Parts: sequence; structure tokens; C-alpha cells
Amino acid sequence: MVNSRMSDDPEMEIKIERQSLHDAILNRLRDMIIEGHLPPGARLNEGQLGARLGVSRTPLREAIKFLASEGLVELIPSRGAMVKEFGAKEVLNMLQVAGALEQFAGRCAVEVASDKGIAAVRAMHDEMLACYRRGDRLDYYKLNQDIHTAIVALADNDTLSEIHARLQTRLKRIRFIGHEGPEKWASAVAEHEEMMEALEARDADRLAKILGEHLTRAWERVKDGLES
Amino acid sequence: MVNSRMSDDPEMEIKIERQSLHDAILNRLRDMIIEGHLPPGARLNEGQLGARLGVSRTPLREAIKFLASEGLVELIPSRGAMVKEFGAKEVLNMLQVAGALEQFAGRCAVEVASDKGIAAVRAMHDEMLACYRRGDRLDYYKLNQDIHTAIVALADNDTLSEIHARLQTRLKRIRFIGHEGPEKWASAVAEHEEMMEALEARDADRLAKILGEHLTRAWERVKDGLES
DNA sequence: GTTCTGAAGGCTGTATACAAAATACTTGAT
DNA sequence: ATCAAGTATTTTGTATACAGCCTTCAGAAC
Repeated sequence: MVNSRMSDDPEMEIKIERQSLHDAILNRLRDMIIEGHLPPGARLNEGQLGARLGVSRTPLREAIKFLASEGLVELIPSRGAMVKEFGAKEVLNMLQVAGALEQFAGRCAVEVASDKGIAAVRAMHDEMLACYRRGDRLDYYKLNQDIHTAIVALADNDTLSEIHARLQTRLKRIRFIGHEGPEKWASAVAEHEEMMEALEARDADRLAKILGEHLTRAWERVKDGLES
Repeated sequence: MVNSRMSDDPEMEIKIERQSLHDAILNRLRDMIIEGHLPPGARLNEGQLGARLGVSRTPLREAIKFLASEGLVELIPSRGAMVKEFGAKEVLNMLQVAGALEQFAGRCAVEVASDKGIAAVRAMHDEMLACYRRGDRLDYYKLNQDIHTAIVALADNDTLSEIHARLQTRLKRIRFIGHEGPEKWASAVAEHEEMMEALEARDADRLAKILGEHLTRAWERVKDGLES
């Protein structure tokens, strides 16, 4: 009965695909939050959302609980769930922790990573450079994230990767806002280049230094676009 | 009738008991897992558990999803949930990440912590020493965890505290097994003493060094009690 | 005796139903 | 007209119902 009318919203619900539905709802919700389709502070109305996704409240609530533990939504007793809002301080904190984690990852990576693994990161880096040159911001941005994730993965530490990924997810939503000017973009690319050199030279100190600076710069790039 | 001031203080929670049932189930499950009442690898039968806790499957499943995102249980599609098992490598990885986080926390703490905050940690440390001297392992252990949590809290970084707490929770279950010999216990106490001195001297490098070593030692203490 | 097959039972995944709480709305009083 | 109080409606929280999948056990064929 719910599916008979899909004229509700401009957003076409392409019917949840046949993967464990559970994960499908989860990914769908995550994307909605990250892309700002569900804005920070918005209450998650279970009835509405369920109708929109074509599922009942039960699996939806389970997904919300999962996201709550992930830190993307906030549970308010007897009052449902809200998309969590991040203030300037919290964003700074997240970037600092992400920086510390990446530094640690970098130090591990230069010790345990295979040459092949490093080469793979270099390949991503080159591809990212291509995006930069042709002004493809979206793909550049995606590859940027992938590179950071890949460097962390080189450390061969699942716990580290998981925690880092969780932080990245939260930060993704923020950086969606961060409009960087052309000159800042150029410096970010330069930092990445230096990062790659340090990684290939397996220079732990230099890599850690760059990674730290890179995250510090990231903060300077986005801090003006935040209230509170 | 009621002389209630509307204290807007968010932390008005009177410890335990009156929790939103949701949190009650959650904490209950967490404790069961940490204390080994639900052993690693055990399947969580929703019917049984629900009957045991006196709740229906619906809120129970929500709590399980929450714990899954926390990393304590593992979801297997169409097959329910299992208590997650941690192999030796995963434990090592968690300890390494915890170490990196505490080092970062320590460096922040010596810069931003108030003297009062540091004094509070010292007080906990002294109390812990008292437990050590009278051989009170259980309270010693609890204070030990609290001290590490407190040091992290001194960094005044909520994200850091949250992530660290999550790791601590997972590790708690492991350390429940770790029987330390008397001589190892003594060295652990000595490390804590040095840690306190570095903190009070606000010596970032020294504190970071000790914290790193402390976690390395922790690994050496528990690694023999792990299979796989 | 072993292995394949199939039916029975149990468990999970999802939907629906119902009660309690919260929000919104209307009505009445100052 | 503003504010308060009470009612109505919406929404959350929990329980129950039901369908589909997985597991297991029994029986038959080799």
C-alpha cells in the first residue's frame, strides 16, 4: 500500500536493492545524512522515513540505532533521533584525532607496507593529480579520501582502519561544505605530493610531519564555514 | 509537592536505575559480554536472551545492532549475531591504537589541562596505590582504567575520549583474562608512578614515551593468554 | 555404514498493533 | 489579546504475529 504512491518527493526512491536490506537501509541513511539530504539537527521521523524507503519502522529503527552508535545521529529518549550537529570545536577535535591516527598509520606503514602496496597508493595519487589538472573536483575529492584510507590500510591494522573510516565518515559531511579556493587546492595537492615522496622513501618522521600538517591545513580550510 | 528546580544541567542523570530501558538492555548486554557471561563466539539467541532479560525481541535487537556498531558483536546475515572473537593480532592492534591515542592525549593534556585536573588524576593514582598495597586487585584494576580514561579526558577532546572509551571496552574483556604475576604488577605500578610525574611536570615527550611503553608492556602481559 | 534427500522445527527478519509519551491545537479565563 | 489548561493528534517505544531461511534430524538409496 505504501509503494503505490511514489509521487511524494522529487527524490526518486529506487526501491532498496536486494542486499541484506539491513545494510541497504543503513547505507541509504548514511548517504542521506552525509549528502545533507537530512540536514544536521533534523528529526528523523520514523513513519515518514519508513514510507519513503519502503520499509516498516522495525528495520529502520535498527539502522538508526546502528548509526547512533556510529555517532552520526543522536538519540533523545522518548523523542526519537536527530541528525547530529557538529560544532567548530568538535570538528577541530575530529580532525586532530584523525591526524594523530594517520601519523601513527604512516609510521607503521613505512615499516610494514609492501612496495606493491605503496605503488598502488602512488597510482591513486597520479590519478588524483589528473583530476586536479582537469578541474574535476568531485573525483579529486573522492580519490583524496581513498588515498588517506589506503595509507591507513598500509599499516595493516584493522582496528585502526575501522576507527579511521568512522571518523572519515563524520568528516565527509563537513567537508561537503568546505569550498576551497584554487590556491588552497594547489597547496593541498603539493602536500599530497610531498606525502607520497616521504612514503616512497619510507621516511617515517617526514611522513608523520606532513600528515600532521595536512590535517592542520584541512582545519584552516573549513573552519570559516562553520558556525557555533 | 515538588520543589523541583528546572536544572538545565545535561548531566543530571543519577547514575543508574532510571534508564530508558534501551540503555538498560545495552549496558546489561555489554556487561554480560565483558564479564564473559556470554563467551566469545556464542550465538545470541534472541528468544532466549529476551526471556532472560524480560523484554521482547524488538528492543533487544536494537541493542544488539548498537553493540554491533560498537564492535562487540558480529552480525551474520540471516543468522543472527555472535559475540565477536578477538585473535592475538587484533588485540595487539587494539593496544597499539590505544597507545597512539593515549600518547596524543598526553601531549594535549600537558598543554591544556588545568592543575586541578591533574591533581584529580594524582588523587586517583594515590588511591590506586592504596589498592595495590592491600592487594585489592579488582579495585586496582578499575582505578587503573579510570586513570587512563581521566588522562584522555584531560586533553579536552570529546571525540578522542569517545574513541578511547570504545577501545577500552573491547579491551576490558581481554584483560579480564590477563592474570599478571606479582612482579609484573609491581612494574606496572612503577610505570604509573613515572607517568604521573611526567604529567605533573607537563613533560610531553616523557609522558608520551611512558604511555607508549605502558601499552607495549600490557601486550606482553596478556599475549600468552591468547590463542589463535 | 555412509551419504544424499526431504520434511519438521527453530530462529531470524519484517510488518503490524497497541500503549504511553510528547507535541500541537483548541478553548476558556484573565 | 495573551496566556493557561485541557484535549486531540502525532510519534515513539514495546510487544506480538507471520513469513522465509537455516538447521537438524530422520529415512532411504547406494
